[in-house]
Amino acid sequence: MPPPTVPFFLTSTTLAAAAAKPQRPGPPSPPAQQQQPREARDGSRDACASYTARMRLNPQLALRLFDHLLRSGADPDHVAYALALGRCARGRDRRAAAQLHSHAAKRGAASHRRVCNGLIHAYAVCGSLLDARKVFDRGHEGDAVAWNSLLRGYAAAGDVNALREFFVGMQARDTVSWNTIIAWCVENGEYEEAIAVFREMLASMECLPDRVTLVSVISAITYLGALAQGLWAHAYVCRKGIEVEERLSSALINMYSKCGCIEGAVHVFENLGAQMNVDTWNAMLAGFTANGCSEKALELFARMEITGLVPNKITFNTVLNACSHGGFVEEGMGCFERMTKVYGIEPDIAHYGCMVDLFCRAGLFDKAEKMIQMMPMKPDAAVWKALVGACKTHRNFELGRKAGHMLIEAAPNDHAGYVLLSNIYALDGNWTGVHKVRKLMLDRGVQKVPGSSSIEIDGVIHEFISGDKSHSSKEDIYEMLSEMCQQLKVAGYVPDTSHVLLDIDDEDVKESSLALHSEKLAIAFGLISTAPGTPIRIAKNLRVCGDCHNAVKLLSKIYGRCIIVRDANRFHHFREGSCSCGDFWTVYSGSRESSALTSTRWPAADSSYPAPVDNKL
DNA sequence: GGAAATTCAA
Repeated sequence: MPPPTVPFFLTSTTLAAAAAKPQRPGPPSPPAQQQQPREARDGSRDACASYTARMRLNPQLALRLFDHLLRSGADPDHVAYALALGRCARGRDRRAAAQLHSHAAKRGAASHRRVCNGLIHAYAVCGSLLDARKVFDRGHEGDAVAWNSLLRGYAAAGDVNALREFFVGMQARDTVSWNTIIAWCVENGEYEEAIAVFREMLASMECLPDRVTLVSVISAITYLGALAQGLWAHAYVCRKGIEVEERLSSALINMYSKCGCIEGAVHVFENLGAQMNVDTWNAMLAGFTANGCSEKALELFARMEITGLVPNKITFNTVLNACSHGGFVEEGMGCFERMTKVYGIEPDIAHYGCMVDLFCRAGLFDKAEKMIQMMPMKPDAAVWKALVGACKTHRNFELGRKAGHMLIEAAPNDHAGYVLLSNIYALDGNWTGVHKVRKLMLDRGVQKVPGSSSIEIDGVIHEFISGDKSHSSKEDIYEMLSEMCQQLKVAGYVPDTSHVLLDIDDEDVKESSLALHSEKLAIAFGLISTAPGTPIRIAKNLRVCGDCHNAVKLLSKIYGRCIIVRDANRFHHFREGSCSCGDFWTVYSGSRESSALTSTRWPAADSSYPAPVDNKL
């Protein structure tokens, strides 16, 4: 292909001057280097080597160093081009890549294998798939890097069919090729597909998975909440001796945390040794927070500070979140201050959001409003959502209405705002308000996401929506469900129909719609499909409603099961009639002691931690 | 021999 005609690179003078060097006549004369005296050639090579060494050490400065290299009068070699192109790829700088292409072509370097690979990669990640393809087509067939770089381009372009076709037609697929596909699946929410591709990878025997493969696969498993598969993946890592460096350990900690198995996360974390960085600590902090172990999170944060590790924005985001979920108002305020004063971290909108949430949950609406006023930026939907949610809990209808309207203005396409606002009106008995909000939602074409819950049985994910009758075992499930309802009534459970915020008077209809919530169906299926005493793990796409929360607490006691529900925000560990969240999200009790979480709730690091088992994926 | 692929947050 003809190289792009951009005449200069970075500073316009350097490339133009370099290209116009008198000792560089056009083809068919031999390359200029061969005409230089030997000493000059050696000097240029040394200078170039010194620059490429610096480019390797400071990849961020690669383009600038390349520029300096040209200014010094030395000739860039293929390594210098490749390193500069690598920087273009990372910075998604297509223009600079095209300039380098043009420059290399003039110097006769554009056909070098490494330069070609650099060009393909840079063009591919910058979205110039056609340019990447052109370089590829006239380049080195069979070079794995070239194939993988182009594959990456197809993945970035998002055309699944083209991606699949290219992948299938690849001459030699290696670990990177498979990793690219698996990562693409995860990025695009195709988690089951990611695991299926991983299985194919193993079956193909073409190459071995590495730690990058496992990070992606474990991430897919995390999204699915599939603990059994997570245990398998962890066992695979151990068995194959795959190095558990910072990223893989974060992924594992995250997997165990998000599968509701905090003991597993702690086990991984405590056995890491030197392979730890801020991200690992953040993952563990987030794990404690999501599982309702706020005190543990704060203890860990204190430990982190003692070890001398410097916390970052994410650390504080997580810690503030822990404070807010645990009702630690004082501690949260202290952390917020330390973040700015000790660590010099400028709070971003997320941190302000956490603080508003912290005050709101504690019912300190004055402080929350003050925080909103002092924010240097415009409050976003999350801030309003925290305020509206708390107003609903604390039945502060006036403020709730105002904040609710702000929320639907800040996020007009999110159904959550409309639902929350209509809930506020409904709790206030203002049905006119409810209808107005519903009409607004309808007029704007905003759809409510249907609630769904899933449960993994023997490695298979079963998903239920409210009132679902599509499952093959539906008779057994509904029989179990009616038994559950009877047992609940015996235990003194009264359906809390205030959670059915429909303008209907018939309590029976309200009751039956509650009884068919997706999590109850999933629990019914879990009870008939697992051995007595086995924990039941449910993943739900929305938040658990207050009625289900009450019902599941009782069910955990009636059936002697630990029921772990992952909802859109956090985990609920139901055990013997109570929940690890301490009902905090529904009714804030105000005092730390009354939180259902005690430090003895979780077993020590490895006492009840299930050792990785080599079951089939 | 290098490059390519990756986690944590309301």
